Amino acid sequence: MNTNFYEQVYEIVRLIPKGRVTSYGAIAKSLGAAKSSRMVGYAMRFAGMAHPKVPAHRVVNSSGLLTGKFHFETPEMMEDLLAKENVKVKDDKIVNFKTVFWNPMEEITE
DNA sequence: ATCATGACCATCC
DNA sequence: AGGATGGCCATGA
Repeated sequence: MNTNFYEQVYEIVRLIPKGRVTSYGAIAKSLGAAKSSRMVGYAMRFAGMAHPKVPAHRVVNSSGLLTGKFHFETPEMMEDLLAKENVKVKDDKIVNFKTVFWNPMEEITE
């Protein structure tokens, strides 16, 4: 791959602390490409095959919905992983999303 | 350059 | 509430 764009995405996703989640849009924005939110999600398709594997389960859409759960090995894996991180998932969406939301901007701080 | 494909987002109905 | 539409943009053929 070597695509710089994906690397940036992975870099941020890997920085997500345990028990926290973020949104595709937020990541895109921190990359300076707010409109490229789709690309973030697109990049996540390679998350499972990326070399340090990225915690894609900590990335949800702007509503805290587990949109990409079906892209995991098993659809149940995502919420299961989140549950282990102390993140409650109800009806495919993050409970207390605003509370567990992690802002990438705070870690980028360029 | 053009077309098709999205793990998105906002808006409209 | 839930479906449809358009926009946006990187990637690969």
